[in-house]
Amino acid sequence: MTLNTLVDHSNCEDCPIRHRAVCARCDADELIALEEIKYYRSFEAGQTIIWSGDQMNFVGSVVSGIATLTQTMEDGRTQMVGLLLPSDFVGRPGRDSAAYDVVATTDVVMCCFRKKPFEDLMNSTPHIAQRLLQMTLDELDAAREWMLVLGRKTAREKIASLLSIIARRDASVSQKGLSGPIVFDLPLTREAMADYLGLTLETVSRQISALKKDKVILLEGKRHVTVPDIGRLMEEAGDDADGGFLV
Amino acid sequence: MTLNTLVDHSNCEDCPIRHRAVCARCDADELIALEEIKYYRSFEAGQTIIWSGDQMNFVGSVVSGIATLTQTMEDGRTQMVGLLLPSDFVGRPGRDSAAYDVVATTDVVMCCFRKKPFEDLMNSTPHIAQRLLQMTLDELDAAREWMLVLGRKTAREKIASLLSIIARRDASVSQKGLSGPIVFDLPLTREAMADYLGLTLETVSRQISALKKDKVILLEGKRHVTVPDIGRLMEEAGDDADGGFLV
DNA sequence: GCGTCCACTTGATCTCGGTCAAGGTTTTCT
DNA sequence: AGAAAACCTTGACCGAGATCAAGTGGACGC
Repeated sequence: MTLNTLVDHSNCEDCPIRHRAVCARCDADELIALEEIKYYRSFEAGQTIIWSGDQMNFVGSVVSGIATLTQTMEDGRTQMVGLLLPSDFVGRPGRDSAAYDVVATTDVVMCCFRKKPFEDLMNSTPHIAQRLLQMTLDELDAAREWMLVLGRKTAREKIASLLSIIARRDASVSQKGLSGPIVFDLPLTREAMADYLGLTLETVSRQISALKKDKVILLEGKRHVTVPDIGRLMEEAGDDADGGFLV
Repeated sequence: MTLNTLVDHSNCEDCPIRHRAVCARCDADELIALEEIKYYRSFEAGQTIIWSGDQMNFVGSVVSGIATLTQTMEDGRTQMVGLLLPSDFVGRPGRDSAAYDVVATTDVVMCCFRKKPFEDLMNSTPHIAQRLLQMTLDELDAAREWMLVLGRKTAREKIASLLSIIARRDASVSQKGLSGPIVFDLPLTREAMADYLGLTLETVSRQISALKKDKVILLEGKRHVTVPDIGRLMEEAGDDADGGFLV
């Protein structure tokens, strides 16, 4: 999903995570050029990194922590439209103002590039534009997959979809594969999950309890999840057990 | 929204509509290069242009007619994830198989480019990749705006959102501006609207009737719509009357 | 002209998820 | 340690929208 796991780093061992998102092939010159214009920023959990509508004078990628993209209506209804995990890219070359709030869910460190030099670099380095195009297309696919979740799935399917995405993302990061049980900690509160899924936090809580009762997931405490059978979870999500391996 | 109206053609008078989507600045060489690898395809209303999962050996843009991108679950639930109007781009450089069904809603003519030559051209012509990046970012914004519609808006607000998008798109095409009444024909059946909005066709019908009763829209027949006051319609959509002028 | 089909409308009823409310548990602060 | 604040769970009730069903109206073929 928005989790940008499709980026292929197979021939990318030397590439520091902070550049993965924008380095196409670990080309030394590009890395050096990026290195020269980068700087770091830290944010505390709960802090808003960028307000919707604000001037945005940098782009960058998440080094550590989790941030969310959210849209808010005047009456306070909010919808999360993206989840940013380490290596995900934030920002929009060619546009000045932010379209959504970016909020740090945990403590976050970002590796930033001032927008103007980054755009110059992009213009002189075709790899980078092509890289960003691929990443953006991936995010577009993820957003559209999420439209199906929001528009047509039941509450239970929505929760199962979210858990399945986090579980698979987690399994791929920890290199454990999808055959055994997957264990992870939920990076989101019930309320944040609700905002992502277009539900209320009560419904999220009830459906998590139901999945637990039905042994689709195991819960220790409130956040520590074990998925004994990812196939079962994906069935619950209404996904074809094969289709989702793209993500 | 997915309607790719943000493309700036202000300095683009000579640019045939079939190339608008991919020509960055009407650069003559690019146009000629594109001209050499293009071909046309026609589709009848109702025909599926591309099946999800199929090999996709071309990219292209819509010349005339309307097509939709839809995702379908095994049990038949469907969600439209994009609406393709003339000049919109279809396809995914760098990926082989289609992620969704593309269906012709009306008769459609597409201007296609075989994928390989197009990718070669893109690699040798930085403008094109940058152009596509901008377009894709616009579509991503549109998809995310639609996530708010799907996740958080009521049925009435959803209908108003869709009508408001079509009305504004239409007003911008016909150059009439947003001050007077806007008149247009709905390009979608009630069922297609339902698929776009995550509703049933009965609910769509009821809410259209309600908006008509409340004089937010006028209806002649089933498809011919007059919007006397676009501001009023946007209020009904839950949009800030200013925010949406981006689209 | 008449039946058929398709897109649409409207009504009656049901249900999933929202809302309101109360209580529990964990973390944080003093 | 004790108080306060987050965060989470569970219950009772309600309502928006889904579902099921019947009917309308226009387009088209025969």
